[in-house]
Amino acid sequence: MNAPIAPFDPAAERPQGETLQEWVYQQLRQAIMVGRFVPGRSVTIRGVAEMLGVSLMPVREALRRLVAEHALELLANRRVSVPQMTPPKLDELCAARLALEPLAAVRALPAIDAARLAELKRIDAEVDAALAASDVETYLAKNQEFHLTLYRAGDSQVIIPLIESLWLQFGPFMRSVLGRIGASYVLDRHVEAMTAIERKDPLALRLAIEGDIRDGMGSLSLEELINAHRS
Amino acid sequence: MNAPIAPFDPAAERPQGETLQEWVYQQLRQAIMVGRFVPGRSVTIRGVAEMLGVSLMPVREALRRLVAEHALELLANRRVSVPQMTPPKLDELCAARLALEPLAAVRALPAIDAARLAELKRIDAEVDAALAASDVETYLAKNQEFHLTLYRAGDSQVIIPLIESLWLQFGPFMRSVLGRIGASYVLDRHVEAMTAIERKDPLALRLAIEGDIRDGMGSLSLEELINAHRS
DNA sequence: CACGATATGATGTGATCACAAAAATGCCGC
DNA sequence: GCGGCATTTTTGTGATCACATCATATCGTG
Repeated sequence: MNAPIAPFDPAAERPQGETLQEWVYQQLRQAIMVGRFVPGRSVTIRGVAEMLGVSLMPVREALRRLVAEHALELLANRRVSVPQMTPPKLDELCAARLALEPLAAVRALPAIDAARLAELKRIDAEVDAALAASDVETYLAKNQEFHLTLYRAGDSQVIIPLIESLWLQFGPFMRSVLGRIGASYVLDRHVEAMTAIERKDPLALRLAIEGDIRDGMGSLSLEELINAHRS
Repeated sequence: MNAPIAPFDPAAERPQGETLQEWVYQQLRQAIMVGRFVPGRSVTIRGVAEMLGVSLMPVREALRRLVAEHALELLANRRVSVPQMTPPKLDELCAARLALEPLAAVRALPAIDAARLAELKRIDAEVDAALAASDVETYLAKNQEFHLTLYRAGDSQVIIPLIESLWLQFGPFMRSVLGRIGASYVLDRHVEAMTAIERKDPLALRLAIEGDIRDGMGSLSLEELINAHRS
């Protein structure tokens, strides 16, 4: 009756030295980020444990961690499920991203040397390639990698985790929307950001990141509205 | 050799219907917030379980949740310990608070009616009373209650948890500093915030909250500098 | 006396089990 | 045929145990 799709990579090898729980956490996290869990459906400990071939213990802790990071939600029934996106929540996520990500970018700016800039350019090329190939999944992965590589340059111990929590929340929604409308209309402001970095211009970098977020989230909000009208 | 102090309330009753793990979480959270764990010392599962009179299971999950919320940190040894405050971390916490809390306040502003304003005034009076009595612990609790009551008015599902994570990180440090220098020099801008609320003036509210954060964190940074010079 | 190897204890991780509550299922009466 | 109730199954929570690993203490040797 259950199991409409297999949410996990079948060829997922576990690096040794890593705890089993950490591996389960990473598997679940990735599955959530690419939207392999349908919102509203409850995720059971035993179900995940069986699918991954592990015991209940690591799954329990991984699920609880994801709940603490707001990637999953804990219902009053004590069941965990994939949270559904709502317009006010999307609005909040947008506002929070606009508050934190430009801040992280500007704080990281002084720490970006030539090597890091080259890495950013390499990742951005992969983003463009994924867009050209209409490969939604790698586009999302590489886009996230671009942002987080930029922010991580200034080694923030506080702000980065907050941003990661935000991406974990809106990631699956973005994935599902892009999966429907395609990645054709997606434009980013990564080159704008990189020229700002080259000029060491904090304000321009801030504006580029703000624009990038606004563009992306704006199209999502639009899609959300369209979807609301259809139903 | 261990157990210099008892970190928990001896008279802590557990409300029924609540899971044991949730109770342990609350106990640990409160103990951390009032600085009853010394930073750098490792918190062991069995130790906490013994002190609270529960088995290992609920403690494991509570600790893991607190680690996910960055109230505790997970060392490479797989031991959890109370993180120590560092100047760059404090700087980041200040920046993140300045980015998120005024945003939350302004977003909550339209939802603050007369009843909520009265509640804020009541809490602020308790803050002042605690300050007058030099009662650091209740001052911190009531100050936090004031801020969170304000922010929670607009029912943010996203931003509030981020702010709570921040308070959980700098709370114990603030506690330890105020415990040393006393609460005599503490001034807040709560009345400024409340007049801004009465006037429905978003900009004034933003400035009041920013000022409140800056004043508080500024004195902490100063103390941090003094402390660094001493050692 | 200092340094290092070994042994002992402590600790985290993972597995299995027992139990209570909730959900799903089936059944009977209307 | 359908709704309400009892039974069965599923599920989360908590407890206990086994094992590998790490820290500490102890002891031997240079």
